[in-house]
Amino acid sequence: MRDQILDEATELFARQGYDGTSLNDIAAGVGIKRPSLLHHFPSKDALYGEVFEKMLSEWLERVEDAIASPGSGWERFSAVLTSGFDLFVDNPAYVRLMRREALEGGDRLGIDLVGVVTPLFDAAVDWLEGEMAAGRFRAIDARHVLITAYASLLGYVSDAPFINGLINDDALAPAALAARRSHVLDLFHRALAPESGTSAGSLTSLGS
Amino acid sequence: MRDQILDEATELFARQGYDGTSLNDIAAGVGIKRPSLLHHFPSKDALYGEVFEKMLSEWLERVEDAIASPGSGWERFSAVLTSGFDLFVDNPAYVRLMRREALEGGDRLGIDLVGVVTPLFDAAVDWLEGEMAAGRFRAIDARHVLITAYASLLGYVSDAPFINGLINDDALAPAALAARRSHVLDLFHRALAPESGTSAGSLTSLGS
DNA sequence: GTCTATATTGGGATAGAC
DNA sequence: GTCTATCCCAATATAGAC
Repeated sequence: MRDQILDEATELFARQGYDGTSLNDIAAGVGIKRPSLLHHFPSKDALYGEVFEKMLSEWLERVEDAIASPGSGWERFSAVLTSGFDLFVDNPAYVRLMRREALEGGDRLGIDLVGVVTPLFDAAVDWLEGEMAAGRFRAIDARHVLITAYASLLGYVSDAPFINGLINDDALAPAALAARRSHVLDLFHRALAPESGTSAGSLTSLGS
Repeated sequence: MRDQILDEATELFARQGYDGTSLNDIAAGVGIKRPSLLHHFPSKDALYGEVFEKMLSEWLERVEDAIASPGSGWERFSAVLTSGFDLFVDNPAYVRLMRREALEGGDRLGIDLVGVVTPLFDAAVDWLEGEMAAGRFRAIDARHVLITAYASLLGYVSDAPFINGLINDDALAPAALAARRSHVLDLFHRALAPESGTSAGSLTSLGS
């Protein structure tokens, strides 16, 4: 029951936001009444907190798997980018929850979203700069590359309801997702390719 | 007074969302009580509707100015991109309001956000594809290019509170904004550059 | 674990005085 | 135009029966 409640709450908080979701909505979604729900969680805040912590821990687990992948240069960058995109696509509710938190600065209810993400971000920056120094990537602002990657992939999923209208198609359908993935990979492939003439660090082909 | 209320409402709806903002908050922000506010606007929905329509009309005006700019190829693309970014930066509250609407699909309160944006989007797609056919841009999925540009620029501004924490700096400070602009321009400059060897359509330098 | 009943708060909206 | 007073309703939360 606890897990059912957590799942329903995740879905509704993601779709309607914290203030737009009542405990009645969540309780009704799992077929119980509000007081029964409050038997499992002491308050709405506490429920939201658990939803968010569960999301963070599941994501961190997958991210750590992804960055543990071997390789260097473009091979590794594209693998991590693909894993990140798959992570988003597999959890659209999480993506929208995350987007809502980012909009509010990520310090809701004492959850330090920035504190959790910053170490990963800094490690990625260090790695990128190391690859640039080794000549495998062109010299380019690593922080902005990562922010662009984050925005391009997360934004596509979080705003899918809106993008559906723009492209007059289901943005989260398999074919559309594949197109998106290869587009973003192609973009960064070009952005990171060393200037032509540099022999040591030419990038391999796109792969997928 | 009406304008004061609209400004305050824009700011609070952008920061806290529709459900997270009470008429008390807005009224207090302009120094009156709730019933006085309801003398100017018949309901909360109506107030939000006016906020949103005002935003749309101001944006459309500036966008139409921007796309009226002359030139072709990279010269025009970069000019429009820069104008779009400036538009976002000048109106961070609008950006966050827009992002919230996109999250919910853009069909709140009968406002057809998709219907307003689609013609502009389609026109931009047509133009890009024409430039590709003319050899001034590389052949690349025009829709995805535009979605990436939208996400890269809008996401940077809408998630500024979060990005502040990541880069440990003010993401909306002039220097950071200049860095962001040149990064994104550089990215698209490379993405759109025709394959080397094509003589007719080489891109000019970055400009700014 | 789930429920009914209830306390309490806060928000949207209206009536009517000034 | 602004206010006080009031109505109505929805929401969080608690008490206590089963």
